[in-house]
Amino acid sequence: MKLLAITPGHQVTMARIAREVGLSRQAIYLHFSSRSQLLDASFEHLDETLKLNSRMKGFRKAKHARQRLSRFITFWGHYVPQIYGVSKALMVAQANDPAAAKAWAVRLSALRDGCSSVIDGLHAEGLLAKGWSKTTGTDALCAMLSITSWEMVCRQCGWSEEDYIKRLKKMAKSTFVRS
Amino acid sequence: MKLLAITPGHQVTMARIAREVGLSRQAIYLHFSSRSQLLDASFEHLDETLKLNSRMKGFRKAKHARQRLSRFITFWGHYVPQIYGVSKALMVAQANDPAAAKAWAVRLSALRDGCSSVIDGLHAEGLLAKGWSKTTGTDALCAMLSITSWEMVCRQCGWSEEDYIKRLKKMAKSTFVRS
DNA sequence: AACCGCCCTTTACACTGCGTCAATTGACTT
DNA sequence: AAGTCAATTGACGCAGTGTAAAGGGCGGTT
Repeated sequence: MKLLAITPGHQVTMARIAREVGLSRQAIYLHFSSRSQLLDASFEHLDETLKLNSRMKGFRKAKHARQRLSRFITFWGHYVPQIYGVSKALMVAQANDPAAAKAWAVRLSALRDGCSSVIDGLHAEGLLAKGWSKTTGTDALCAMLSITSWEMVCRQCGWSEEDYIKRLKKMAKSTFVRS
Repeated sequence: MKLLAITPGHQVTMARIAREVGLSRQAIYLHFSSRSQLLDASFEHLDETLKLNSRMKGFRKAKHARQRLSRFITFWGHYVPQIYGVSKALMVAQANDPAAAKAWAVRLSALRDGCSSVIDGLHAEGLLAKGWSKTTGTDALCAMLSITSWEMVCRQCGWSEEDYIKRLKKMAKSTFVRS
């Protein structure tokens, strides 16, 4: 994860990981059955050390849908930078490796759950903007919050964490909350 | 391109291309110096056969910024599905290969040009929504229209071409056009 | 003290994919 | 007849993943 934080993506090979950790390459395979599995396990471990579940509670407790939307994006904006390295590696690996694709799909569906909880809430309170259904709204919010989009604005365009949170809230509100 | 249309991404190897085209793998290297260069050339060729430039004219001629936004998204929504195969391959290759990364960056900056032309127009007419500058607005519109987002909603969520165009117009308008 | 299991090591190999090289063929041109 | 050009075959080097075999320390058990 240390390596992935510096150079996210494909450059982090099994050999480099082994060297970094002071073991032989083969020793890594005694602990992880494959590179994808290692990435997956790293992700899980990261979620644990970041106390993902307890951080999600604040968002789930929100009373109003608008508050839930806001809190979800705040959470997400702080979360993504921390998982970005591993996430990116998994995302790239996914193109070749079915196992990585599956692990990635699980992550995506977790994001989708968050999005649909927000959109469903808006819908229940009659606040979902015209033209969106629960499904299509969730689709669109997912796309808005995708890691790739985050990467583009934060890593390539130079938005700060706070910029991202502020602007994505604005985007999401103006798009999904009935005015 | 035929192969890439069916299975976008990394699965299209030089060997498969050669087999498909009825040549030896080595013959391909007599025409293209590397895989990235082949992908880049395919992209360029695709743009030519799709008459990219003439299709862009309609958008550039738009009189009002709102019309320009609308036409740009219409164009984009019809364009992406056609370039998706090659695009995806370039996107994936980009992670490993600096040459592919450069070709990809060129494509991205073309998208950015379109976006900034739209956002600058809105700004000039005083129609850019509060909270967005020319730069940050362009950043955000780029992210909204990114191929990855398109992939998510159209390939994974099942939006049709028309759905995409309609909904992205809605998103972009509500986000960037002052109400 | 001898033994066992555990973790790890070294070395080697198979496989895939990219890119390169050399020698050769076959057709068309001059 | 010579030359040129596209393409072929077959081999190689390289990086990266994953597998396999044989052996070395080391701590704990009997």
